[in-house]
Amino acid sequence: MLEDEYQLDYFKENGFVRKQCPKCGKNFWTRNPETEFCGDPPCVTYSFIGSPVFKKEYDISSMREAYLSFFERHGHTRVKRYPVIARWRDDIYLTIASIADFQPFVTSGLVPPPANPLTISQPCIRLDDLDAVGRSGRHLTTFEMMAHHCFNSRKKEIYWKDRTMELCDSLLSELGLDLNAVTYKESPWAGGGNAGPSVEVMVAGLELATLVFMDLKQVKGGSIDIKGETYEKMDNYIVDTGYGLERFVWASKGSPTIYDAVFPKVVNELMDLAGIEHSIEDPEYANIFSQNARFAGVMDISGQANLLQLRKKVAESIGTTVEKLQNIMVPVETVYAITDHSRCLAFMLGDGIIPSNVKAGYLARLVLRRTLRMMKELDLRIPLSEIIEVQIRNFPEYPEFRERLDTIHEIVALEEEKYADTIERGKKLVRKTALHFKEKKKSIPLAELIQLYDTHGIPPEITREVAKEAGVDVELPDTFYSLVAKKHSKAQEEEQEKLPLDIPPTRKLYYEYPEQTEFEAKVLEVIENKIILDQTLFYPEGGGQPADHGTLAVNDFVANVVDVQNINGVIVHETDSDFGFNKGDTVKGRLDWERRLAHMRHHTATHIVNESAKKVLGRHIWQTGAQKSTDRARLDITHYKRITDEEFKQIEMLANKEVMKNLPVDIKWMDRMEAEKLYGFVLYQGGVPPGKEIRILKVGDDVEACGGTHVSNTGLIGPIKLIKTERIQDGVERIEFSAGEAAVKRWEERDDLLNKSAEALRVSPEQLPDTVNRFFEEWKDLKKENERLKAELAEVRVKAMMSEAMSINGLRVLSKKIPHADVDELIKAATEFSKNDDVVALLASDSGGVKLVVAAGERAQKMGVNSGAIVREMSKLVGGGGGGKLGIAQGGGTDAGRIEEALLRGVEMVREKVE
RNA sequence: GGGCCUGUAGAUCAGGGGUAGAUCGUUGCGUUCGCAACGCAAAGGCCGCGGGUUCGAAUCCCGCCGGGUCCA
Repeated sequence: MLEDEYQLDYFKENGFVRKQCPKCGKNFWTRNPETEFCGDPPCVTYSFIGSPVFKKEYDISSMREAYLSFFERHGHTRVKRYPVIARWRDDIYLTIASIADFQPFVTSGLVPPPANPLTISQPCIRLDDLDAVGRSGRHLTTFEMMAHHCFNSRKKEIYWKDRTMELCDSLLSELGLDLNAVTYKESPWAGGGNAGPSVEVMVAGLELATLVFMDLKQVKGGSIDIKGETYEKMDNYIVDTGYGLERFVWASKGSPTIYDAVFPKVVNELMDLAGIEHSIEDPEYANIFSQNARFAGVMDISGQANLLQLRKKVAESIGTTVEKLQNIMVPVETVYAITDHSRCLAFMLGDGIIPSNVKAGYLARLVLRRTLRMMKELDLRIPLSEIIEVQIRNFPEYPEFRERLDTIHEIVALEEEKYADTIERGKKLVRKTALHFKEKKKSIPLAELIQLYDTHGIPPEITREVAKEAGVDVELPDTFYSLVAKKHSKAQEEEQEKLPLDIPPTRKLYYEYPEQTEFEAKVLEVIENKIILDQTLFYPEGGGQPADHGTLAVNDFVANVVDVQNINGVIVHETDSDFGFNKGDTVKGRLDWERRLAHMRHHTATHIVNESAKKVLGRHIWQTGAQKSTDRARLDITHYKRITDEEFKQIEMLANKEVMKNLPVDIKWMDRMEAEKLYGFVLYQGGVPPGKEIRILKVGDDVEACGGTHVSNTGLIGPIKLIKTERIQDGVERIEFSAGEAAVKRWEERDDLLNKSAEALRVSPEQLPDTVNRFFEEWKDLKKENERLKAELAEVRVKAMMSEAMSINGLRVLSKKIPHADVDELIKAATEFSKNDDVVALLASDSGGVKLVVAAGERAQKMGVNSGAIVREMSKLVGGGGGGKLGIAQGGGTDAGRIEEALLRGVEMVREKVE
C-alpha cells in the first residue's frame, strides 16, 4: 500500500537499488547490489561483534556529542532533554521515545515546537522486555534516543524524506561507516493514533535507527488502510527519527554485549564484587558471549522454554553442555541486568519518581525490587543505593541527579528495608502454607502461589525455595506472571462527553473579571435544562475546583445554576428547571459569591501549602491531585515516608507566613514552550492544560499552570489550618486543610470538642490530657479489681451453696437463681462448681433479661450430662438461645418471669439423662 | 483508579460465636561465689475505632483509621 512512499529521489540519484528479502519478503534499499537480505535478524545475524563498524570507538558521551553537534552543524537546534517521567502527559507514565516530548500539542500543530528543526538526546525507559535484559546482550530498560525532528505543515515545509535520508547517510559516513554496509528497510509504522512510512537503518545485523515519516492520523472511515485501522493524511507531517545511542556505541566497539560497550566500568566493578571472572579480552570467554548475543539477536527469548532453546544453540556452537553454559552465563547475565536496572533507577529517582504501589512509582518499585532480588542471587552485600550512586557519578552530563543524592540514598534504603520486611513476612506465611499442604500430602497448588504473590507480594521463586526447605513441592509454570496479569481485568475507558452542536468557545468572564459577581449574556443554545451562553462568569468544574453556583434570570424567571461544565471550551450551565429560556434571550447571571470566594481561598491556599510542603519535605514533592470545596481542601503529594507532627506544624506555619506577607497573586497567559523553558515541568502540578497558551499563576515562590480562580493577594485567604495528613497510597500523602472562614470554624469546632470533653470531667482543658490518662489508668485498675472480686465472690458463693445441692443418682445437682449477677459471675461460679467432678450447676440471673449458665463436672459428663443441650433447651423457655460445650455452656433470653420454669426444666433434663 | 490480604500481651503470632491463649522478652523466687542455663511463679490485653446482627461478638456484617500487596 505504502510502496510509493519509498520511491525517493535521493535513493534514485545515489544509485540505490530496491530489493526484496528472500527470507522475509520485506523490501529494502541498498547501494550494494550484492546485498541479498534485508539486514534485519533473523534474516541475518550480527556481524559487528569483534569487528566494529565505525572508524573509532566512542563512549556514551562522545557519541552523543558527535551526534548532536553533527545535526547542529546541519541546521538543527539542540534541545535539552525532558525528564524520564512524562509529567506533561496523562496517557503514559514514562518517556518512551523522543517524540513523546512533543506529544500531543506539538505534533497536533496546536503548539509550535521549541525549535524547528531540532535535535535532542532523550533518555527513555521501556519496561516491556524486562525478562530479556541482561540475557539477550542487547536489551536495555533505559536508553537514550538520539533524534532529529522536523515539524512540517502544508504551509511551510522544512524538509521531508529525502533530506532525512541524506542526513542519515552523511552522519554514518562521517562516523566512518562504509555506506555499502547499510540497508534501509521499508517498514510502515503505526502507533498511538498516528502512522506513516518508516525506514529501519540496518548495519551488520543491528538496527541502529528508525526514521519515521509521520503523516497519517487514525480516522474512522479514513481512506488509507493499515493493519485494519483506517487513516487520513494530516496537515502536519513530522520527521520522527530515533537513533539508539547505546547501539551506536556498541557498534563502534564491537564488544560481545551492549552492556560491556555502554558501562564497562560499572560492569567490571560489580563482577569483582560478585567474585566473577569477567575478561572479555579472553577470546574463548568473549566467544561465548558473542555467540550468545548473535543467537539471541535472532530469536525471541521471552519465557523459559525459549531461553532453553537459546542455551542449546549456543552450547552446540561452542561445543559444551547446556549445564556448563548455564553456570557461566547466569551470574554474568545477572550482573548485566543489575547494571542496567541501577542505571534505570538512577534516572527514575533522579527525575523525582517516588517508589510507590501506584502509577509511575509502582514501576520504580518493580525495577527496584527486581534488582534487589538479583543482588541477593549473587550474594552482593552492598547497599543498592551505592550502585546507583556509582551510576550517577558516571553521568557527569546529568549534574541534576547529584543534587538529589541524599534523598535517593534515603529512598532506596527505605525501600530495601520495606522489601526485606515483606519477604520476611512472606516467608513465614509460605512456611505456614507449606505445612498446611504437607499435612494433606499435596503440593502447593498454582492458585495458592498466585494468591501469595498477588496479595502478599511474595515472588513464586521464593515460595518455591521456602517450600522446598519444608519438603513440599510447588507447581510453577513458566507463564506464571502472565497468568497473574490475566487475572486482573482491564479498566474500561471513560468516554468524554461531546456536544452535538457546533458552538464557538464561551468567553470566560471569570478570568477577565475575577472579582465580579453579576453579568449579562446571550443565550446561544438550550438543551433541556442545559444552557449555553456567549459569555459567563460561572467557573466550570476543573482543576479540583468545583463549579460555581448561582442564578440565571430572564425578566421575572429565575433558575438556579446547579452545575457548570467546560466541554472543549464551551461552558454548559445546568439549571434546576428546564423551561423559561429561549435562544436569543438576554439573561442576567448572578454568582453565589460566598461559595466562589471560599473556593478561591482554598485554591490559592492549595498552591501555598504545596510550596510550603516542598520547602519542608524536599523538592521531590509533586502534587498528584487536589480537591477543593467550600469548607476544606485536600492536596495529595508524593513523599516517601509519613509526614511527622513536627513537619506538619512547620508546613502550617510556613503557609500562614506566606499569607501574612500579603503577596500578590500574579496571573498571566504565556506561550507554552516559553513557560516550560522558563519554569520547567514543575508547572504541571495539577495536570496538563491543553492549548498553545497556558495560564501561569505565581504565588510567592510557587509557579504553576492553573486554570482556577484565585484571590488577588495571599492576605485575602485568611488563616490556613491544616487538619490532618493521611497516607492514601504508599508514597502519596494527603494533606487536608481549611482556609479563611472555614479555618476559623475549624478552630471553633476544635475548641468546642475540647471544652465539652473538659466539662464532662469537670476540669479545665489544660488538665485534660493528664486527667484522661488518670481516668483511663484507674478504669483499668478497677476493671482488674472487679475481676478479682468476682472470682472471690464465686468461690464464696460456691461454698455457701454447695449444701443446697440435690442428689440425683449419685450426682450433686444445683439449680439456683442468683439475682443481678452478670454472665461473668455466673460462669466463674459454675466453673468453680464443676471442679468437683460429680457436680452439675444450673445458674440463672435476671440481669439484662435472663442469663443462664450450666456447668458439669467430668463424671457428670461421662454419665451423659450435656451442658450445651441443657442450656439450649432452657434458653428456649425464656425466649432466647444458647449453647456451648459439654462441660460449660451459656445462654439467655428476655423473659425473666420464666426463670424458675427454665431451671426446673434443666434439672429434669439432668434426671432424664442419668436415671 | 480497580482488586485482594491484614490489625489480638513489649515482640512474633495462634484462636475465628460461648471463661482471651502460646513462645520469646520483663519481674520475683529457687539453684549459684557470680553469670549463663534450668525449675517455679507473677505482672502485662478497650482483641485498631465506631455502628449493626445476636441471649451472647476478638470472632459475622457495615463504615472509618492504620499496615501490606498485586494490576492498569
